[in-house]
Amino acid sequence: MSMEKTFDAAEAEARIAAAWEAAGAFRAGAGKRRDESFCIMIPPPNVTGSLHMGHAFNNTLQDILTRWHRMRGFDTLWQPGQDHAGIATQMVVERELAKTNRRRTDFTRPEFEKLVWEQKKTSGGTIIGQLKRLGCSLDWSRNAFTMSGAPNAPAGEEGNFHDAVIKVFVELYNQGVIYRGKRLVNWDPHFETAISDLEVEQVEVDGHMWRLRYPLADGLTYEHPVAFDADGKATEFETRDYLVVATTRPETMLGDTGIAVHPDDARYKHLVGRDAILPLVGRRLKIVADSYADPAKGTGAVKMTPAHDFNDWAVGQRQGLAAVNVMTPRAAMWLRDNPEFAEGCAAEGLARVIEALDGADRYEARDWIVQAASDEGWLDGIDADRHMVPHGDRSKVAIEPYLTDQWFVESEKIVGPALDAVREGRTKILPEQHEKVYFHWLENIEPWCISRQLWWGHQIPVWYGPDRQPDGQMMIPARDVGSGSRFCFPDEASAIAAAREFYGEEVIVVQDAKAAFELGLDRLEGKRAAVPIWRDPDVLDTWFSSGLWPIGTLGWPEDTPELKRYFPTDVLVTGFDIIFFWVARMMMMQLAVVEKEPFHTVYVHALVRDEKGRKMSKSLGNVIDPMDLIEEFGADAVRFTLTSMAAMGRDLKLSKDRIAGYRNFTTKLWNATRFAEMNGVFAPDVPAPGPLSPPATQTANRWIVGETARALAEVDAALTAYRFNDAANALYAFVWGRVCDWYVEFAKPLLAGEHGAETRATMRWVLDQCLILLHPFMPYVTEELWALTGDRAQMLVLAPWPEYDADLADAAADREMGWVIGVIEAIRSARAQLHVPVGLKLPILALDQEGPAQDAYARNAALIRRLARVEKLQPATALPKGALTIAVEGATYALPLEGVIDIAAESARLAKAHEKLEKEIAALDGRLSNPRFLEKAAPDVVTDAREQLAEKRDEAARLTEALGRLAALV
RNA sequence: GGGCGCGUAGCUCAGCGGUAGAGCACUACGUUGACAUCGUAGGGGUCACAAGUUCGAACCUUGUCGCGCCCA
Repeated sequence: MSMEKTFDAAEAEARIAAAWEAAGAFRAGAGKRRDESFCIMIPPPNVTGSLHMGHAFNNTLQDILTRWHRMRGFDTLWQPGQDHAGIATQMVVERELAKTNRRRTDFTRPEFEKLVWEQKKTSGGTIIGQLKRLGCSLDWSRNAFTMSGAPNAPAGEEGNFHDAVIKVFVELYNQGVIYRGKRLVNWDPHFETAISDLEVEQVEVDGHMWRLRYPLADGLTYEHPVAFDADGKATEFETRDYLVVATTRPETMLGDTGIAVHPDDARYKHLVGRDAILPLVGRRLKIVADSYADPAKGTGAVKMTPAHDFNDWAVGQRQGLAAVNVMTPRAAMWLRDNPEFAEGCAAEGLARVIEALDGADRYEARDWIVQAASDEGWLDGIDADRHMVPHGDRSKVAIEPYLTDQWFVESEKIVGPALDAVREGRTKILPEQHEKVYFHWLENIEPWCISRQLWWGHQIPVWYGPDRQPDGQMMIPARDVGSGSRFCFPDEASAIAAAREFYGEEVIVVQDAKAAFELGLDRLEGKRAAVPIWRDPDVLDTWFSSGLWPIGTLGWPEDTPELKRYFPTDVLVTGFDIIFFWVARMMMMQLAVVEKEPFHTVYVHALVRDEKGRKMSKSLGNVIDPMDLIEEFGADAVRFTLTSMAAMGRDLKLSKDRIAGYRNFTTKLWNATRFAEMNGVFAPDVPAPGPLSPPATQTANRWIVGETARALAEVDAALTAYRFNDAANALYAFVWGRVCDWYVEFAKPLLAGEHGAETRATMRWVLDQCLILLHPFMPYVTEELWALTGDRAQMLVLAPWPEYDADLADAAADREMGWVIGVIEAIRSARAQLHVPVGLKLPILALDQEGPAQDAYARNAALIRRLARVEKLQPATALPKGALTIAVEGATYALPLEGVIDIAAESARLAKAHEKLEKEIAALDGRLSNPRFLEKAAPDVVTDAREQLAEKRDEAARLTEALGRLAALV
């Protein structure tokens, strides 16, 4: 065997990944040696998506947990899969179509669905391939999809996720948790669908507040204060025959149906119950008293547009105001053929606004109305106003509060167990501060709008039919699919059967309400007998299906062995941005459906930012593609970087320098192994490492074994607490700082000497442990080295994780090596400061050496000689002329350097060290001479302080002596 | 406006009661047979500010200032 100088990640990664796959190493239960299971569900990425930095981070952490448990022998499953991502995926396909000037509506719904499935086929594998490159050990044989088993799914998309989604909808419908209602929803005019409040982003925009004058009806007036005294009391009034109302959205005024004032507002008391007149169309607006109106804001009078504003809707409900919708689903004005709008309006005004505005875009309508107000004198003024405007998170257009029929989950009914689970600790959210966010949201939960006016998704399993009148006639609603009779069943056949029983007649499924209406006309003429029913065209919110991810991926509602084995799962690793969207809903839904918490721990990680701390975004152009980084530095370096920065609750600022640093770390590990190989450590005569460290007599060997045990304990403790950065940093410090910097150096003299065999065995064992402990973090380089350094029974991915006995740690060896390192560092430091040439080998004299120091030196003389570049130790009684003094615990050594060193410089060096020691001694002494410290501090703290003081005094004394000797020489 | 979090070495961050750490960057020296993707040595911090609790505070409490994020 002859190793290259560095690890070739680009060459090795694909080969190793293929070997893992061929070995079935990621399969559920691979290598299991105990009964406990460990299961993580991947947060399913969008099927058309590609891997971004957040995914890389998220999945690296999951892979570490997964590999760690697998090596520990757990029956491990990391479940992969993708989300069908309703709007996002439909958007991708529609954008594709737009390139050739086609629209979704140029196709039938089944045709369009087929296009989406094709899109899934072409882009669905992208992110899978990327996760594989990152080294993620997901059980790909179980890859799941949130639309698997849907009615029009092509071959190869079998599965039963669809069954799970539909079954849950039907059950919750039957329990009354899901209902249909006419309410204001957030309407996305671009996609022409309702979205949930979570899919709305508030964007601060510079806009205007337009003040409009609405005339009072029936000759009413009121006194408006215009001047005030020092106390703010009105002193002068003017008589007004109009109210001033303010709005940021003048285009909605045509839907105004009232004006609200505060019940205690003296200015307007006499107007409550009377009317104002809506300019342009002359509709009468009822003046109502409602505490929503804030007397201190503007004039205290607020116009009410219940069909186009959430607050106004609530006031309208309380005060009995009509809701008049004046917009189309594309947010254009809808005035013609709108009977609710026309009601109560003057014919002339009506004709004018219909002529000018019907079909106009909302912003054009705004301009026209403001212009009209200005021309006609009812524009009171315009103020600049910075305010929040809700935008669709996908479409980026301003959303409209819009009055439609939608399906809702009455979340309040199922939220209780999800709250209790976290309150009572059955599910833990880490870091803990996120529990507050979780509680706050769930305690104030709103109904969840789950219907979407899309074509891609799980179609709602509800069929509508005519109302049966008492006289036996059928009433078919012409427009509104919401009224009529409903049949909620998992499939069409059951719905037909139920409808047949309900109507007592044959039933036929038609396309939609319109087709049913036409069929109804036929029935009136006695042409056809069958009663028409038609399916709700809407699909379910994507999050409704991904809410069932934990059970759905394991085969529920089938009672599968995997469900029994792995559910409830263990940990969910996810970003904080989907605590509401996904985590809370999974909690609610799993508890509602199978009455178990889906996981015992939720680890919430932070955001990956660019090196300046900015969010990565396409518009800023600062997006780093993790694949580029893997290309440049290797997957191991990228993984280790992310892990070492994964401090809980803190964002990561990613820089390439840092990644390069960890790439160097893989090289370091590689070269330490290469050194070992060159020194016969992996030769056939060296015992293959087992779980126990080989017997060792040399302190250096015993010491590194203890250090290894310590590293294992640190890694285990850190991972148990989800402190990924602590685990990574402990390994970095151990492998580089202990093994490479010291142990390999110590081994150099040992390998050549009489303890060569013992040292080879120890080094072989230690390097093996390094590979094992690093494997969850850096799977590729460790797997490669594992193969290069021995004839292995199995791949590293399935190798057992060590469990050392506590007695591997050797306190005596620890202390001794600490002392040796101290001596070497003191000599090196003194030499460097006095500019002694590095290559010069110096004699070393023991001026004063206590027994333990003498023994320690003797046992490790070869090591010290080599690392400090000194010759054999000679006893001495006097300091020769011109020498360096090395004061350490229990000994004073000298390096004779007559004529080479500057005595003044050496004095200065020793004086500086002495001064520093004196400072520390003063601090320690101060504490120890305080009786209250002795009395109140913990005993071991006091003992520790005493020991430190003694050591420092000893060293200070040696320095004082040395300084005295130097002074005598001058 | 409400909530959460953060201000520690030039930079990025650990540490969260026992008297200050890492990586990177910086300076000097060095190709000694594992590694220059490296080694050795070194410089650098009144731990944002103020008051309090404590034998002892970067750490706990309160307030101030500055900066993020989430929700209105």
